Amino acid sequence: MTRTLSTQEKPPTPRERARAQTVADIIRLGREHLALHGAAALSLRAVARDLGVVSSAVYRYVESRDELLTLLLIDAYGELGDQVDAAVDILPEGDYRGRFLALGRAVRDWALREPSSYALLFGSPVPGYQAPAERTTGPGTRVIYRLVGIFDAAHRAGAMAAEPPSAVVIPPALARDLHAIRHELGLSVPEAVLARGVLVWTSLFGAISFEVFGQYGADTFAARDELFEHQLAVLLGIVGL
Amino acid sequence: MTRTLSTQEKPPTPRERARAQTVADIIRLGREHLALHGAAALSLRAVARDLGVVSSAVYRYVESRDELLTLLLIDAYGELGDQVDAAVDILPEGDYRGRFLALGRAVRDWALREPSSYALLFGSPVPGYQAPAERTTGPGTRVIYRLVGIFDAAHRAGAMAAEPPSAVVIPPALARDLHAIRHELGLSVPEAVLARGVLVWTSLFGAISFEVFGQYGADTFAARDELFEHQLAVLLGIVGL
DNA sequence: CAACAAATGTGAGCAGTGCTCTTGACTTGC
DNA sequence: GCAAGTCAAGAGCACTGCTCACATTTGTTG
Repeated sequence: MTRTLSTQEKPPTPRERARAQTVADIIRLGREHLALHGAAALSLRAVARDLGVVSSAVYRYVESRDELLTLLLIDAYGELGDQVDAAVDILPEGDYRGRFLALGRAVRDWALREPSSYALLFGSPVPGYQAPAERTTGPGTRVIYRLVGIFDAAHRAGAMAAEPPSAVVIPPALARDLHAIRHELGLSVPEAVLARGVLVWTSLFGAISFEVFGQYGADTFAARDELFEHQLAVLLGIVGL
Repeated sequence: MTRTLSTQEKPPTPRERARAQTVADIIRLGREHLALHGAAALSLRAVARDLGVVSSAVYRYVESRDELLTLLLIDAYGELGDQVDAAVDILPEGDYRGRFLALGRAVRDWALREPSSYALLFGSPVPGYQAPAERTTGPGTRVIYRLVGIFDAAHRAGAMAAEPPSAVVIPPALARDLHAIRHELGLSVPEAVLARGVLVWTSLFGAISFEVFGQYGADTFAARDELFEHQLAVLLGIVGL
């Protein structure tokens, strides 16, 4: 199966080709505006100007400004996922620590390179905009699935401490959630480790968000690379890897 | 010293009183709009309508929309700081674990109660708006100062592991930053513990941000209170408390 | 090739935004 | 009582998202 865009596998007509090209141009220009001015300032009229067309014309291709935001959201999730996959895949499957570090660095590098896109994905929600779950959950779960995949593989290989250091009791309600996740994803890691994995996940993005969103202040931390590396190292220890 | 609004300590004239009241009303209405529609959708015209006045009139009291945002920012920082202080202060000074847990819960409770204010403080920056550092760094550092204060007091009292479990080497550049922080705040905690404290700080807000910003998905975690408590417990272990 | 229909671009228009400026009214202090 | 200071009003500019009637282009089909 190569493509499942439509029921019939007709080759695209010239019209369809031109239309797809225009939509691609709109997304490209939207990304530029997003990078320059941020998500909440994204203007369909400005995109139309750059496209050399009157503002109402873009509505032929994009339903609304929110629709364009959704397209940019999916685009950004895809790019982040690709970056993470590329960074992880160059390391051998058994190098669990290396793969975790590569994942963390890939996310941070991308976030620092595309702060507006990162803000769109992981920052405050854009007012009046609700991402359609049916179109964004798929691309939006690539990084976390990759992360738990690394943890699970490490656990299966016996490279991970079966019980986390200094065990913390997990209340039943939380255990139920974790059990459901384990079951749904077919994981073998015990729930206590999975819980730590969730903390590592949120902590990773917390550290990156602080840096991208300027919470560290202007000059408190000069050695940000080293700080992040240290944080990754400690997080490795948390999950027992 | 009660107030240092002006150089002379004259009692406020009726004009000044009325003016201060109007500014307070604008902030109050601004907070309502912020809570309802988010920061980027904050409209001075809408506030003016609610105030029963024409839009240009509010410019007599507030320089610009960004100025109003700054006022709301300071207001929110103050409210968060008060909540944290109140939650921490009811516990005895020597209950370091309890104080840490109280701080974390207070931040989370406030964030869930005022998600738009939380987003204004810790989410993506509002496009085109740059918070004036000279007015916001003071209120914005209350929580982290309180947090390191708890850690430092615990260390001074010998209630904290002097060396964190499973030591991670700290590179020189990062050590310099940490040393400067220690010196500036007059802390006694060793740099390795301070570094972990920074991770705990970012991880705490990472966990809260994920919850407030909806990164967990709709129904993956039903037991969010328990999840957060678990995260707090693990974070306690990270810093050796 | 010509004709037709679908797809696409145009420009006006509505309601909203931040912000500025002039004008007139009002309050305060002398 | 009057001048000075203060304030609200309203018009106006440039921008936004979005809709709609109309014109033009374009691909397909008779």
